[in-house]
Amino acid sequence: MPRITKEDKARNRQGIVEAASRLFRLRGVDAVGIADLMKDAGLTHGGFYNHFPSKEALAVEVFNAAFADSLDRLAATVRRGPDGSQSPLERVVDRYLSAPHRDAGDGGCPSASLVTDAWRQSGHVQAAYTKGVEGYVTGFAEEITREAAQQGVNVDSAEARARAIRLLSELVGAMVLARAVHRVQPALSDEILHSARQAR
Amino acid sequence: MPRITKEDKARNRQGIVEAASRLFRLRGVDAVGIADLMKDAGLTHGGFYNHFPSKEALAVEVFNAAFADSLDRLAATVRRGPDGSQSPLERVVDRYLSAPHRDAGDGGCPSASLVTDAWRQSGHVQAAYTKGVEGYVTGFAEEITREAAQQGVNVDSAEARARAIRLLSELVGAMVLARAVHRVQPALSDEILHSARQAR
DNA sequence: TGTACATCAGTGAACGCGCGTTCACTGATGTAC
DNA sequence: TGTACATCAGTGAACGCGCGTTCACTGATGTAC
Repeated sequence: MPRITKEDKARNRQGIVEAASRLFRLRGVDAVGIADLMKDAGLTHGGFYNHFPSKEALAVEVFNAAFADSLDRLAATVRRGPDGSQSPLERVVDRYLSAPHRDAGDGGCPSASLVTDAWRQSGHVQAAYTKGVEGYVTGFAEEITREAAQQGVNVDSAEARARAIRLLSELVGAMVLARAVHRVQPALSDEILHSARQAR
Repeated sequence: MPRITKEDKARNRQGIVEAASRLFRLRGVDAVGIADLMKDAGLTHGGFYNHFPSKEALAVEVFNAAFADSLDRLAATVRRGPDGSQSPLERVVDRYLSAPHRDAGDGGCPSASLVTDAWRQSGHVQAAYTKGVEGYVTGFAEEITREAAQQGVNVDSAEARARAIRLLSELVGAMVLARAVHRVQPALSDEILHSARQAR
């Protein structure tokens, strides 16, 4: 059957990244084997090394891609502007702290899904994660400044950044806790999301 | 050399739990082997099964013990009452969001260190984690109510509980993020802890 | 455009390794008398 | 209190298994003429 066209090769590579993007978030980087990944992408596992020099290199690419996607979606939400009574940031928070986001363990915000993978993976993976977090912080800070300005309030950049960091911490903290207790006490999990939303 | 006295056996068992308590928090449950554990406890790895039926059973015991210790320390801090200008809760938050707590990856708050292990371990381990989180929430809620009352403010129990959940989310979120970015961008890590402290 | 050949993506078996768990063995402790 | 024997914690080798990675092989694609 092989050899395959260049387009097919590119498609296969993309399929591996997408499978990894889902499975790494769902089960953690270490708990997903190359064989699992390749099977999920519809290939046999020996072929992995035609696309990536190592599992670690894939993890770096997946982390970068996941944050890039996620920040693109954030930017798109912001670009749409206010919607009814909700500012873009309010919409982001509401969607973030929702049951569907909590339950979509394979597709949600990488700051939350990949946080402890970042703790324990190599420096290159940590660097990708950190870059992503920095992207979230600056994205939130810009929008905080913009929305305050629209209400005639001036927020200096240090304050906006501090608020952005706090917002991200609250979102990530509520999400990781809500996920950790969800199977055993779904009511407590809902309560965590609800209480965090109340604060905003 | 064997057989050993009952006291020695109990001491050995305790040593295994303590080693696991440190190593699980530091590197994650899955990343720590029985051999690592037993070596750390000064024993050979075959003997593990004289003490525990499985690694999972040890994990459950470690989760329970870690939360029990942690909640005891919380209770002790609360019992000491106000210290200068700081209420007990203010002291807890300050100590939680400190560089030493962030850097003590092997001994800190299990809500943060063990959160994604809880995601991905068995139901029994998740149950132990959830019980611990519930303990933190009720502990915080009681102290929130008490400190408000001392200032003549009445906080109803639902509100106290919501605030307790929010506080725990903020602490855990700031800590997991601060740890994840620490190696790559120590300044950002400090900024996260500092911004979260500001909010209080 | 057609032909001849080199390339290389996919396959699936195999590699070494470390994991959780099991086991036969040892010999000091615990216990029954 | 002494003695005889059963118990069982510790030892370290071994088990099967799944991991990340390597490899020889295949044959359609890509390319040089």
